[in-house]
Amino acid sequence: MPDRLPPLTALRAFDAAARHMSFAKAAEELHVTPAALSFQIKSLEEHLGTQVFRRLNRAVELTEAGRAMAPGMADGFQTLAAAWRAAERTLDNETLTVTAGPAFTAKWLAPRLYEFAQAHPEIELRFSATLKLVDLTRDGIDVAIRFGTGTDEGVYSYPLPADEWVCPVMTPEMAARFPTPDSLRDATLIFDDSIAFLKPPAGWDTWFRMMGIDFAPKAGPRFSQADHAVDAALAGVGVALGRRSVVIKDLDDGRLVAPFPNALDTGVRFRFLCNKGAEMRPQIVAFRDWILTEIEKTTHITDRMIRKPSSDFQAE
Amino acid sequence: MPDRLPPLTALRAFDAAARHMSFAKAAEELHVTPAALSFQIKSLEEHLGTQVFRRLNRAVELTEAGRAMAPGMADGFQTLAAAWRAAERTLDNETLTVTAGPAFTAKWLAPRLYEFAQAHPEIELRFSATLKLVDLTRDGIDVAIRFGTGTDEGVYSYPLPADEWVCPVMTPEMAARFPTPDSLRDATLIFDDSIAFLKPPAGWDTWFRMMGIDFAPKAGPRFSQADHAVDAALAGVGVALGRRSVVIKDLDDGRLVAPFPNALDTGVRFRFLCNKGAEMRPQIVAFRDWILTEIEKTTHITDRMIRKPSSDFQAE
DNA sequence: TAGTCAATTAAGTACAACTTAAGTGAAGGC
DNA sequence: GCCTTCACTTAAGTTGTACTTAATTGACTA
Repeated sequence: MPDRLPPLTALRAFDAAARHMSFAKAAEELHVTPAALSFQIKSLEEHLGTQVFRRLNRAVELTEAGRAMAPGMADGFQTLAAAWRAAERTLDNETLTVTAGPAFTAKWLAPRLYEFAQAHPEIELRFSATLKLVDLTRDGIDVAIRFGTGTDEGVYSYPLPADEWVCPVMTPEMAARFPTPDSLRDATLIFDDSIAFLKPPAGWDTWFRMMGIDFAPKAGPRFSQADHAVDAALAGVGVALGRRSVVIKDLDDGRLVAPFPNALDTGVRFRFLCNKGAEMRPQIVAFRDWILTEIEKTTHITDRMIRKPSSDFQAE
Repeated sequence: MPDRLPPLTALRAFDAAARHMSFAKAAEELHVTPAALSFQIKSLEEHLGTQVFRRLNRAVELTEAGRAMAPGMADGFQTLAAAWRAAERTLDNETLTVTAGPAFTAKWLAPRLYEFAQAHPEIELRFSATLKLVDLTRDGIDVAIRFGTGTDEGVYSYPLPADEWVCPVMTPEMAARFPTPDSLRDATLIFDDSIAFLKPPAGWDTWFRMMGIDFAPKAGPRFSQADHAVDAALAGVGVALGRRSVVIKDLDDGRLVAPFPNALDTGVRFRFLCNKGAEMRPQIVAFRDWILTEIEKTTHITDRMIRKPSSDFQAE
């Protein structure tokens, strides 16, 4: 199909020249002489039948035709370069780039990093803590840990065997002051917007409704990221409604306690995502198996929880 | 920056081979011999340091490295080809590709096409009736007529001087049967979901509220496209709440009438969009000027309307 | 007016990319 | 079991693109 394309080297020369708005700089980037670059542009212009650069005194500027193709050329070559890097990455079995949300990165991955490094000293882990991600290949990501229901088409998707419940968590000192669920009416409640925006929502309102307590708290510190809410609870500010993935490590270590075993199951799960065909790469297998092992280590905490779906306790 | 890229011809050979999953077919596409293509792939594999195709009996299949880069290569070359076509289009001052929504295309553009062709016989108009559009360059579009507030970054955007009001329209026969706004309680009302989904909504409820009539109609034929609702009204089915752009031609020609001059101004406008720098291309100038002239021709209809913002009549 | 900078042109060269032609190995028909 | 066919590979040789150096233009600048 792409038959009518002019010589690709000419396109690359144009791309570089358009990005730098200078033939000399473009020639430098491509490691050729300005003369060679001048020829390439000329050849491109002959193919197109019109000029793509207007030559000024000591500068160049794009013509309309040049402006029309410059963004697409830049985009196209970037895409090719990303694809090439993706191929190169498949040869590298010693690094693994993982992306996850800020909360999961801070509270689940980071505290366990040392253990992974010990188990797999040959693998260098890199992190990219962001929720925005459109394309694994394009962004140079090997593995993404994602929440909820994204579009999994074309990627390998493995749901992690861990239901993401939420339940009240606090420091042991705080737990002594609030012995019953009902006593939480008098506690400082910490709000985590990241769970309030779930569908169905699983916030304090829902939790109290499950407990049969007529209480709809409003006031209290609010955080947009789950890990910040938990950090506040760790600091003794109050009681947070903690998501399993975010609090499980602190519960395991005893820094936080969950005195009331009633938990709301949010119904969403984390999924382990990687490019199709990459799921058998050694470091990706190692990383997935390690995550599964780590989840397994904390099942004793989850098992004593009484979990009920948050969808059962929605205000009508 | 893109310095480490292997020879581009090798990448193009790989792209063709990966798309066809056959060296022979790829060679045919690129008009070279299979031998040449084989060399290109081999060269690519030497650059990468590993195979990208696994050679089977009488077929080839992608290796993991090949799978990793194939989608990106296909995407990248498509983008380059689109950019090149965009540059070629700037040379063509005899065709003009326009996209607009289905309703605007059917009820505004199409009935006036003959006039444009007469005024500009040298310009060949092409249409693409769709609401989905992400990239003018990529989709080969010169001009887009768009509704509401899209992201206009990087494109030339000209708001059309025509406020998009809605008011009840019907055939003249129907108008004789329903002489007052209040009598519309007994009429068959046609619902157009495309205006009901505006923010703020401008449906029958809102119109009756503006008229001070306590009536919230529910039953009646529903259409998802504005032009279908108007077609129903034209067929004598009932009374439609017609958008200016969709009904103005039929009002002008007398096929429809708007007996009640009270119109809801939706607050949104159509915008005329084209790539930056393309706004001075002759056929784009001609098209824009023609649209403005056509709008001017129907101002006498709009001027006798009593227009009030739909936002003033929202249920609280 | 000379000096500098950026792009162009001219002339020549080298190597990438292509050709034809022969070769390999496996599937499939008979 | 043998021969044909098909798809890719390899070898050897040719072509032409893409590059080089070196000289030229043309305009801003000191």
